[in-house]
Amino acid sequence: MSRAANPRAAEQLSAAVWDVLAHQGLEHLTIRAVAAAAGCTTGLVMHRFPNRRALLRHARELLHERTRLRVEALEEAAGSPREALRAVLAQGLASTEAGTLESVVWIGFLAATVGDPELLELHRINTRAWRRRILRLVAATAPSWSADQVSTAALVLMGMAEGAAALASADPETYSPELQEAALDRTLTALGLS
Amino acid sequence: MSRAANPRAAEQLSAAVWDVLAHQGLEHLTIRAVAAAAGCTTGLVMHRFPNRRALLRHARELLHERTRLRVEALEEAAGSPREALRAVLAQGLASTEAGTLESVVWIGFLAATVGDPELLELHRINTRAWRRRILRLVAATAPSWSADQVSTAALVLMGMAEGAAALASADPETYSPELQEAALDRTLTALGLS
DNA sequence: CCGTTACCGTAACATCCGTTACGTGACCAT
DNA sequence: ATGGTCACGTAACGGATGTTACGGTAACGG
Repeated sequence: MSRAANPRAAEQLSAAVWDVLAHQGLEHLTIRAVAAAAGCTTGLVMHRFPNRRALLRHARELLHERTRLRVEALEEAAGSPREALRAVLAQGLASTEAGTLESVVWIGFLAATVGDPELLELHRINTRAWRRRILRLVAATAPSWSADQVSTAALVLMGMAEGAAALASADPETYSPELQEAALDRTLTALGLS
Repeated sequence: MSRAANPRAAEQLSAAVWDVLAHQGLEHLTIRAVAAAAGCTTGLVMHRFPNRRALLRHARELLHERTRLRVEALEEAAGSPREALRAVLAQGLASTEAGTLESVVWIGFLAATVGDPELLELHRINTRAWRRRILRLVAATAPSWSADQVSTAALVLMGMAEGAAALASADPETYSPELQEAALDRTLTALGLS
């Protein structure tokens, strides 16, 4: 019938988007830069996606899906809701090279939501799903808590993890991996979740 | 001698940078957009700053200075280190319209540090000064704590405040002002700082 | 009142951007 | 083998961008 397409092209282009976002920043996230990072030309990019924003949206969705899968595996491997909560939050820290890069990418996508309603909607949908996971794990770890207590503790944990990752990704010398993990453990202990 | 210059031009241009960053995003932060927001032309912008990045740096420094002054006033008005700590952290939340916009601007500038070493250096210097303030207030509130305990608690508080503000600024319906303040108070109480 | 100064606007420049049009050659069905 | 078809590269286009050059004119000293 026709020439066979590369089935992983969209995936590789998304990885290229993450790479450019992490190493060059949102301001240099151009079609040409993405194509260069993916080792192809702008022709392929525009053949797979109708426009630049659709490329960003696909890369955003795929990143959300990847972290969701990783987190589900962590949760499944954990022996208890308490252990799952800790593992799920720890994977979002900038305590590894990969975690640092992912945090930079996260900030880039968040900055890109300003002025892009569809990207903002994607952020909200996926972050709300993430929040429901934390709510569920907190409620399972502290069954006696009220809904308000669970909700408040979840925001403390989510905010602390995302905030510490953002701070550490921009200044890894000041916020070592050990310090970040200590802060997470301190938060969990102080809240009575460890 | 010569025609008098507008002494507040640099200040007004910085405010225009914040405005564009908050309402249009980093991707649309162009010289022309800033000039339009400031009600002038690109000629004035380039007359006051040698290039675009110098404009961004000045706007960044001025924003840091403004928040520093505001925070110093809050600290002075507070009756105790404990009250000062709470007030200083609360002003960074996205619990008001102004706080939400400032959080969006903060994220925009953070995303702009990728690939701009001078902007990154500015971020580090000023965020480290901010951290020293929190360290001092935590140490004053809990004099018996070790340096490690103070350092860990400071990261918990900074991360929680910045992270909650980032989350809330992108989804204010999910994270109400009351929820954010409750999360801050819960963190302070859980750590034994209230 | 007037000449000088430089603030600021206007307009152009080269470059880069997203997007489109078209060519080509690899692969599949026949 | 071979013809057709689509994946992908090449290259161009209009528009936007950062930056530069230049002109007018408001404001100050005299």
